Amino acid sequence: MKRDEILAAAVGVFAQHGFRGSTTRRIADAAGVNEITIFRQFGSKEALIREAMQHMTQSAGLERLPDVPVDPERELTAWSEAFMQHLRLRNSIIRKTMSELEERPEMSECASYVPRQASSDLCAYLAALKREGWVTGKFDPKPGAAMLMGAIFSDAMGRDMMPDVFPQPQEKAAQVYAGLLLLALGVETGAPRTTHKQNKRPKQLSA
Amino acid sequence: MKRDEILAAAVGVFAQHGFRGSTTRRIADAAGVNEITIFRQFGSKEALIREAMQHMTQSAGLERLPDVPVDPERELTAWSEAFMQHLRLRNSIIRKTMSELEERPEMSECASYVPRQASSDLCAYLAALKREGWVTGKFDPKPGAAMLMGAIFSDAMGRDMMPDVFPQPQEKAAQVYAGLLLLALGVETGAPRTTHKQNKRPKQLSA
DNA sequence: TGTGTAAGTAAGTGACTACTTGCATTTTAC
DNA sequence: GTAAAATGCAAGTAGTCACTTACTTACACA
Repeated sequence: MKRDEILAAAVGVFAQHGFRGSTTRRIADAAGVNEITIFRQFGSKEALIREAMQHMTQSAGLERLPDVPVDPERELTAWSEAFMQHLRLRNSIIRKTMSELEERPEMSECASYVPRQASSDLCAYLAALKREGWVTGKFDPKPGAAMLMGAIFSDAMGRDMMPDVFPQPQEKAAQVYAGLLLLALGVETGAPRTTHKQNKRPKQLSA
Repeated sequence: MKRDEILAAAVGVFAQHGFRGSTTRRIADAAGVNEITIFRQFGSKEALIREAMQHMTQSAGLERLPDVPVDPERELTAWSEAFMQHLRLRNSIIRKTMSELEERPEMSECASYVPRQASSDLCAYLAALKREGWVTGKFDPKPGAAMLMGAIFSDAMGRDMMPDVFPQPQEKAAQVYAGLLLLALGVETGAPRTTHKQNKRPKQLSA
């Protein structure tokens, strides 16, 4: 069964050319398959693309943040790096999907699944940071999460286009963004910038 | 001369449908013009789209930040709001352009003009903040600028799609992002979250 | 040996695409 | 008022698109 090869090819061609540019001929060639096989297997180009996108989304798998923060800088940096790499590896297809969303709203669920999950995970972590006494003062996790995710997303989408407006080197960018957020929240980092340690330590060191 | 009407129509149709979806017939209909007039005026669809994009880019006009910071929170908030509104008003066409950039690299200059200018302006402002003594400790303006711009960009692009992952209300979002950056840099805001006023005041209050 | 299934080949359909040609009509400039 | 420029109309060209029909090949399994 060439189904899976066709699905994989469809994802690749869509990432390169978008919906309108993903001709059935191109997909068939990329899959090493006769064009007709596509129609026999999927019925129509639209159905194929839809199934290909869902297939891709489901095989995602995102790094999770711990329920109880132990080392915020390390944990948030690791998560940010993983999230950024996830986005960077898929930046072509993400750009295409975002661009076609107005014309094909049925892709909306596919498109928003990963960022939604990442957002709620990050929000929960920031809330835990507060709950466990890492951050003083009142603060709302959502803007912080939006800020970090926004920075990571923009970096992953825009660095190819304008490498000079993003922090160098690329490998340190996620860490830098995470560090700035922690600074904004007043969480002590490994290399503290302020000299007054005012944070309560967490109630428990191991979860 | 219907040139300008055709250019405006081309921008609108491109924003809705992208390059491949911008058929000459659609543009002609949107402009209230015979399809042939397009070819007589611009020669080809490609030339028309190119000229339309340049025409749009040149008529931009971005809010500038002051050379010498006086009221960082107010100034940065105003700039962030203006930048966000600029992006939000154009989010369809930005999405399309980013998506087509790999297939049509000649649009690259058009696409990166505004963000490049915004980035260098913001970097200069953050450097001035440091120079004028608003922010203590060593810090690099570029990551901060990338973080704020990234948050604003992502908000402007993604809020339609997933309103619930961004801070509410929409009107306060830019202010919130600007505030978080100032917090990260350790610049005192109007409603200070930390109790110790450690910043040197600026050398001059009026520029 | 026979049957069902997945795949291929060849040819074609109707709709749409960018773009052209020839000629008539309107608008603008002086 | 008239010439020139801009625009419109009708028709058509060559190419591409998604998708179809009719028939053939390869192979698994019973």
